[in-house]
Amino acid sequence: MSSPIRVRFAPSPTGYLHIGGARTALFNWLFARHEGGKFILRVEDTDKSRNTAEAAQAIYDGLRWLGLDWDEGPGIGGQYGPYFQSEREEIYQRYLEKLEAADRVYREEGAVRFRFAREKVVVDDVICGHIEFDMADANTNPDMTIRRADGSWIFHFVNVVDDIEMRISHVIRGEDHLSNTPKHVQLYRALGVTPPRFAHIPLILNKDGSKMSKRDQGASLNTYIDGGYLPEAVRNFLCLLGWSPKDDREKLDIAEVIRLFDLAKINRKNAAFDLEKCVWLNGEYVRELDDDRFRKLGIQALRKAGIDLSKYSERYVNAALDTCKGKFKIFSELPAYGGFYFRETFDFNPEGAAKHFVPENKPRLLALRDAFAALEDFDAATLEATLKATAAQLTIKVGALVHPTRLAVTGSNAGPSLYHLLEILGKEEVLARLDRALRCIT
RNA sequence: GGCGCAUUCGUCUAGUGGCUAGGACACAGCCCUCUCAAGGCUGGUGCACGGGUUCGAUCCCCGUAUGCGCUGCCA
Repeated sequence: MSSPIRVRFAPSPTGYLHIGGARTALFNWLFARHEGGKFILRVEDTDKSRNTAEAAQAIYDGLRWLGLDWDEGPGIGGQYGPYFQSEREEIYQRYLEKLEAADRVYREEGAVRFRFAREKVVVDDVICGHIEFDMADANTNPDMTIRRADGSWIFHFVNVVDDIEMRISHVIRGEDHLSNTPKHVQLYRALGVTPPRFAHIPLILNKDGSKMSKRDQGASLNTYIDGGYLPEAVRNFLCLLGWSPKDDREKLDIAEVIRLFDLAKINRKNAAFDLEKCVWLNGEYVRELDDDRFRKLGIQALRKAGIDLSKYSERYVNAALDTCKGKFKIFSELPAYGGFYFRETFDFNPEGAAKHFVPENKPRLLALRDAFAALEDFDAATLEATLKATAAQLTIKVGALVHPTRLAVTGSNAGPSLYHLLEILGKEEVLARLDRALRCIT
């Protein structure tokens, strides 16, 4: 016995998948999964001049990346297809005839217009509650065009027709459509169909409260896909924009979100997208990644940054990556953090060099270099003991030796555990790097 | 302009007709420590404003302001 709950995500393929669209899809998906209903993907490609196949592909890729699988739609099929509006011409034609038969349309300059009933329309929104729209005045609510003079269809009409044909039970969409809803309700009525339930979710804004549009930082899901974010982290973050489990939990397993999800409990307030918090959450997930996946994503990020890993053994790469785990939040930070493992030469951090590559440190580093050179075993424990012993001999603090050494072998003031990184680099390479640094100190 | 929706720390949020209004991110300080990160501790900032209703309002009602949306032969 399957649930009669059917929801859909109906994007127009005009670009990439917008973060707001992704969240709309997510909420639809969560509702369907919570209710045991169906989640349908429908492509609203009525505007031929603006729609592209690449854009449609970007939508599929984005949804799949987020783990939002659809039960009916492109690539899947289903008994209510086709799932592209461009292929549903006859259906729209048929519905237009129904409106004509009911004497609810007329032509004007070649376009087809739908005549509104001049009355009050009530929308009982699952999220926004009871709202009344007075459509009595034709001046403020002029009749709406449903088909252009060139024969192409307007969104309002095909959207409603498809929702009817596809047996959509709940229309969950962005709040920007709230004001369009009474128009849609009028279409349902004119077609003799009971409207579905509506649920308008708040919009996503920029951090400063302005509307997030195409150009804004973080507006495209690609920012996260390409930027080294984990899909489960981004998805988790999106869940928390307008919805919450009502306790203090933030890092939530998707199964738990599905279990708790309740449409009626979605906030009515627009939410600003806080990229920093998204990064933080991502870091929480990265820290808990299993080694295999961490290494795989790490290698991917390094390659993407143009680092050639082919000359390093798998063992070396894995060991190097393992010292970076838990140290960064998004994978795009990795090349800067651990790239030194895979570069023979690099610049020294200027502030660090000014501070640590001073004349008095030259003999100290030299002493350490010689101590290292004399070592048989080049493991972290021995290196630590050796460095500490050297510091004691020189009657300086351990830090006074650690910092210049780190700078010398990594070029940076911050990085993985020094002793472990030295072990992985190996004696020969460490000595070479120390020598190179020593030459830079006058 | 008209219509609609909204308003709890900078941001995401919890919350109730009577609480020191809670948590998280970010920020600051301290601890830990080979750096960074993590972790621990501490700190500051919030119920938009004005009227009501009420013994008492952040919470209920009405205004105002502000923000957002719709007002297309865009979606």
